[in-house]
Amino acid sequence: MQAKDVILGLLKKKDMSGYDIKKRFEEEFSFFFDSSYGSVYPTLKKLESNQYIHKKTLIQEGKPNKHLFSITKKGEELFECYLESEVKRDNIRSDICMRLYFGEFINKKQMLTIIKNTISQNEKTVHQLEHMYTLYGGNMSDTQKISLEIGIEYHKSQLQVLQDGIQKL
Amino acid sequence: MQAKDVILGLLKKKDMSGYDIKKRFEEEFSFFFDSSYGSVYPTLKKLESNQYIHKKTLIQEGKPNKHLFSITKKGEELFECYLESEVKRDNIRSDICMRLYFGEFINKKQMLTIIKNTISQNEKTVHQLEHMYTLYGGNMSDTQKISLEIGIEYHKSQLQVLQDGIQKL
DNA sequence: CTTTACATGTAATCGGTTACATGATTAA
DNA sequence: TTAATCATGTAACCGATTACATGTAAAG
Repeated sequence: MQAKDVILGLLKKKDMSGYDIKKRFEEEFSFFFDSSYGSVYPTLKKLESNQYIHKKTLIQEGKPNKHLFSITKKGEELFECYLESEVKRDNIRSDICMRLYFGEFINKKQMLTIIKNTISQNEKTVHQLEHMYTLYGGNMSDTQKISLEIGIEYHKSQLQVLQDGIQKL
Repeated sequence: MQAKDVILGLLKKKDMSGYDIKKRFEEEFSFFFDSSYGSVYPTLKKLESNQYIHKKTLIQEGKPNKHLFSITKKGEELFECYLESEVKRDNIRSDICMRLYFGEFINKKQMLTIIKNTISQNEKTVHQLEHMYTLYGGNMSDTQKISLEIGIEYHKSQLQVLQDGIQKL
């Protein structure tokens, strides 16, 4: 799964601009995917130059023109290839787990600070994701809800482990 | 958090070879970090050429010589820099969540197969991690245990959501 | 008056993957 | 006899990040 696959999938649902796409990454996708503008725009450019997507320009005043991209038949075929590929296992890089693993090299006070910060960040994320669930849940498909639930439960479980763990230190 | 940080941390605990390090990534680190040989060996080479680590060669018969690396003072300072850097939030790329999100483009039967496969993979991983916990738990620090618990609970929670979810489809 | 949102993009760099190349030993 | 374990490494490529560059409009 890489940026082009996600972008193609989004465009299959609806025409979007690079800016729109990046916003989606920060919202619905925040749990399982992210990518910067420096990845989104070049990816769109490459997809367009290979006719996987097509660009329409909306002239705007006071703002840069908006480039709306739509998926082509060729693009849908490429997305189909992704869907038929084998499902890769989750790829996780957890800096907090790394700090915990090398905890012996950090003094206890600092460790507690790190854990507490992570806890409050996790709390924020859980609230955000739950908010999304109540807001958009009605318009989401069953499987979309499952993906969101995975995100919520991930952060909740991490929160729980950290809260329990901090007691024992 | 990148390969060089993890490697430095491991070498701070104990002298190791590239092969040993990669094995660690597949065991204790499997939940929160992974990296291929094509990353480990070049990273070691770069660290050595900058005097962050030092190489000793163990002559072996019937096998390639083993290169044991140890961390230098300069290397410990570099690792210290990492430990003082701000903790980054977890970086996750979840292909299964992506499939769920774009579930409307997959037929139901295939979707069920995907979910069931993920469930059984998760079960395997939970068993493995729990096995590690019983085996090495005694020799692990409190914070190391927490990091392992985060991994276990992550996979358990995903498992749970998928099992519940599959009922509703 | 400052920040956030809107909106696009490039250049330099980097970190990492994949595939390749080699080969003995041991366990199933 | 086949697969797994031990053990090292390189070359080509790629996907992505960071920092840069620009600018208006609306909201607080």
